Parts: sequence; C-alpha cells; structure tokens
Amino acid sequence: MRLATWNVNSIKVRLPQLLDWLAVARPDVLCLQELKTEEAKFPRAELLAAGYASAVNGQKTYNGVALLSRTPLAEVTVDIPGFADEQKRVVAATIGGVRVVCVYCPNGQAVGADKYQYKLRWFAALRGYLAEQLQRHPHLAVAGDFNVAPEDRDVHDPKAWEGQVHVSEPERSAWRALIALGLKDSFRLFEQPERIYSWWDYRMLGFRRNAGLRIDHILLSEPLARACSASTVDRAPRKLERPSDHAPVLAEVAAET
DNA sequence: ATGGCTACGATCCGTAGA
Repeated sequence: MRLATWNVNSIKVRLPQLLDWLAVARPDVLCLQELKTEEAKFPRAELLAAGYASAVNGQKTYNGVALLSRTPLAEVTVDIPGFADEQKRVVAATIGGVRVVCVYCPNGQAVGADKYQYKLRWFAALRGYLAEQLQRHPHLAVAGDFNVAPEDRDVHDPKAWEGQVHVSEPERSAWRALIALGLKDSFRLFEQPERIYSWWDYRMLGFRRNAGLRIDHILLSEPLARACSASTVDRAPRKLERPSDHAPVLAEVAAET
C-alpha cells in the first residue's frame, strides 16, 4: 500500500494539481488537509473519475479533511469522539485491513496564545483517541499535517525557530506522547538526506532557499512500521505555478500486513 | 527591516496559515 498525505491549501484551487499528482504518484490512499470547502462542494465526482473514492469531513473557509482511496473505505468516522470541536480536522476509515486516520492538527498561532492552548488540548484528545484506535486496530496509520517539527533536524534554522510555535517543548512533548503509544515516524525509519522538509513559507523565497519545516508526517503502528519499505517527501508539486505551501509525504507499506 | 505570500469571504481590508 502506498500511503500519502498532502495539505493542499484549498481543494478548489489545487484540484488540477491534485489530479495530475494522483496520476503520476498513484498512491493507494491519500490524506488531504485544509480543503477549505464544505462537503457539498467537494469534487467527489472528479476524483471518482480519476479512480478514487472519498470520505470527507468538510468546512467552509477553514480546515476540512478528506481520505481518498483506490479501494472501498469502510467504517468511516469523523472528528475525535468526546472532544467538542467546531473545527473539522479528523476523518478515519478502514482500507484493506489498515485503519487510516487523517489529521489536520491546529497551527497554534503563537506560544501562549488561545489557539496554542487549544492546540495542546487538541493533541491531548488526539492521544486518547489514538490509544483507543490502537486497541481496536493493530494496523493503524495516522497521517497528516501535525504542525509540529519533532526535532531540530526538521527545522531549517533551529536557532531562529527556538521556542517558537511548531517547535516549542510542549508541542514536541505532545508529539512524543503520540510516539509513546507505539507509533513510529515512518520518515525516520530510514536513512534520509539532511534538510528534508514538507512545508516552506510562501514569503521570503522560502522554497528556493529550502527554508522549511518537516511538519507533515505518517505515523505507523509497529506491525505496519515493520512492513514499511520507504518514506519520502515529493517536492515536485511545490515547484509548480501557484503551489500549496506543503509538499506530499509518502510511505510504502507491504500489502500483506 | 520582524516584513516579505496565498486563500477566503467579505469588499478594495481583515483573518488565518506556519
């Protein structure tokens, strides 16, 4: 199974690029974030024509997530059960025996802001949810935009970013609490080149300078991690005209798991 | 120099992203 995640920053604007990328990269499953679109306006028919069924948790203007799959999506659920939240950030489904949870974790805005407190509360709720999901589904993948750069090597300029939102210790601690559930960062299962990121600021020629952060991740439960043969970032879509500020992240997991 | 871009939904600016 080729599993991928991509924050498209508006499904409406990025649909042509998404369709092109699906045809070339041919993931089996793709987690999408920041649709910025309600479900009624989600391009379900266009994606179905391209060979992908979808499960959507949409929202107008902000947030919004979807799961795309070449094979049927079963047991679809939305949001984090028991966590009251107006923002549409989670959709999950079972695909080919793998439970896939697509997440768009809060940005946090700035350390100490109300949105930062919300981010930390949200991560605590996510941890509880994933603990329960792991009990039920040993073959669990959690993919999406986590808005956390786990280590300094995931940051283009750690000194400039020190203590800032996305790298602050409480955020990294929340990340490690997910890892402590028994989830593996698929990207770090392998030797990787240095300075690989998944997001670059639109401003300041961020992409050209490779001034980025690695904040989009695919977490795998231990049985899936053992079956994982590769994990990469595909920078190609970020080079196009009018790109998303995020690049897709992929993980290859052997089919028989 | 603490900005710089992009998307959205409201207008011709504010909110949000990271």
